Amino acid sequence: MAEPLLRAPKGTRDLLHPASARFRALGDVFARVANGAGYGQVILPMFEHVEVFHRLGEATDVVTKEMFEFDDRGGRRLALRPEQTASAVRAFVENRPMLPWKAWYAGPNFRAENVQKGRYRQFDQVGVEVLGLDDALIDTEVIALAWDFFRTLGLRDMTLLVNSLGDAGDRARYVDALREYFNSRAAELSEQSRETLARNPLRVLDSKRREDASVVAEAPLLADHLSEAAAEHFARVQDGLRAVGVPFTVSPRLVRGLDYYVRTTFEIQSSALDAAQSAIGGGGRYDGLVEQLGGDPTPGIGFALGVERTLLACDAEGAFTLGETGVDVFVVDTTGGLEALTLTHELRRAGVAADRAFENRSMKSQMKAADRSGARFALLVGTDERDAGEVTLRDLRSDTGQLRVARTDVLDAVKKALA
RNA sequence: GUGGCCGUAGCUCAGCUGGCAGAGCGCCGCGUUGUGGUCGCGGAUGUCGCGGGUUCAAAUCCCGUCGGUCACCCCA
Repeated sequence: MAEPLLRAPKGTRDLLHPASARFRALGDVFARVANGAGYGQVILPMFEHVEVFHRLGEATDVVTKEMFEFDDRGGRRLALRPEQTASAVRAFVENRPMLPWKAWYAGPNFRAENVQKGRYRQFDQVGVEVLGLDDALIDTEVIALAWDFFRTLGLRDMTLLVNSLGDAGDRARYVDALREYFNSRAAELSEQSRETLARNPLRVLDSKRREDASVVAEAPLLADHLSEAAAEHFARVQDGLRAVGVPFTVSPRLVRGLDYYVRTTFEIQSSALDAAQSAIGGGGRYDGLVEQLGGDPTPGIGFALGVERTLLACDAEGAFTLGETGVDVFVVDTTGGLEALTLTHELRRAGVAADRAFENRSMKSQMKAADRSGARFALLVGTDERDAGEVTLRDLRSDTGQLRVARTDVLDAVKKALA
C-alpha cells in the first residue's frame, strides 16, 4: 500500500459517514435529554490559561503530564482543555449566571497520553454541571440523568458505582489515615504504588496491580471517616436513587483521579466493554472548586461521559444503530445531465433531499448509484420522457412499480409519494 | 516513558519450513442497445510500511527504523 504522506496525529482520528452521523446523533440525544431536564448549553473555549487547569490538582496526572501546553504570541501560557469542568467553573465565576446554574456541554478535550482502546488524545465528552445547590437530591438527579441517557441509547450492561469522599475535613483526615496505613505496609506495595503513595495516598486505592491487592483490600475505609453531615448527605443520595429506580453499588474504594472531588463521587462502567477502560462516565461533587477559581463559595456537582467509550459500549451491545440516512429522491438522467441538474435543484428548493449522478453514465450505472444512495425513489429522465415532457417516478424500496408524471407535476407527485 | 502483538489490493485478511503476489467483500463493465437491489461472466487496482543485510533468488530469514494496536500508569 502506498503509505499516506500525512496521517492524523497519534490519538486522533477521522470520522467519516456514517460513523460521523452516529457521533452527531449521540450528541443530539444528549442535548435533548439535558434540555429536557432544564439544563442550558454552555459552549466553552477549547483552550484556557493553564492556571485554570492547575486548580484540578497539582499532583494529578492530567495536569502534570497530560496537558498540551503552548505560548501565544503575547507570551501567555495556554493549554488545550483536558476536561471541561474547570472551564465551566471559570465561566461561571466570570459570567455570574443566576443560581442554580444548570449547564450542559459537549465537545472535544485533549490529553497528551499514550493511546489504547477507549483512550484517545482528542476525545469527546458530554456532561453537565450544577452550581449553587447543596441538596443531596441534585446529586441524585445528576447521577440519574447520566444513567437515563445511557439507557436511552439502549445500553443495558452497566454498573453504577457510588461513593462519598466526605467533606473537605473528612477527606483530609482519611488521607492521613491512609498514608499512615500504606506507609506501615510499604514494603508489600509495588514500586509504582510507593511512588503514588508519596504524591497522593488516595490513588493507591486505584491500583489494579495484583501485588497490591491484599494491602489495598485491608486499607481503612472512607465510610469510617465520614462526618455525620457527610454520611447523612450520602444516605439521602442513595435514598433518591432508590426512589427513581436507578440501581447502584456502593464502592468504598472509588476515588477517581481529579483532586477536586468531595462528598459524592460516582462512575458508570460498561461490562460489555472488553477493554481495560470500562468507565464510560463519571463525576461527583466539587464544592471547593468555585472558590479556588476566585468565586464566592458555591457548591457544585457534575459528570462527564466519554463519547468514544460510550459508542464502543454501544457497539458491544449492538445498541444505538442508525437506520438508513439516504436522500429522498435520486434523479437519473440519460439525456445529458441538464434535466437532472434542474430537477434536483427544484426538489431541494422545495425541501426534498435529492441527489443525482454525474458524467452522463449509463442508465444501469445511474440506477446502481440511486440504489446505493439509499433514496426511496428514483426519478428517471430518458429521451422518451424528455420528448413527452414527463418524468418516471420509480419506487426503489418496494415492488409497486413506476409511473409517468408530467414534468410540471413532479413536485406534487414526489411529495405525495413521500407522504 | 516501558512492554507484547501487527504492517500484503479501497476494506478484512491468507500466503511466512525462501522459488511467478492471492481470496472474500467492495469497485468498474457486460449479460438486459431504457431500469437498481438477486444471479452469472469478465475486468482494474499492489513501493508486500521504509532502509539495509544474507542469498542464485526475500512478502517470507536477520538488523534497524517508522507507523498501528493492545497493555501498564491514569483517566472519559
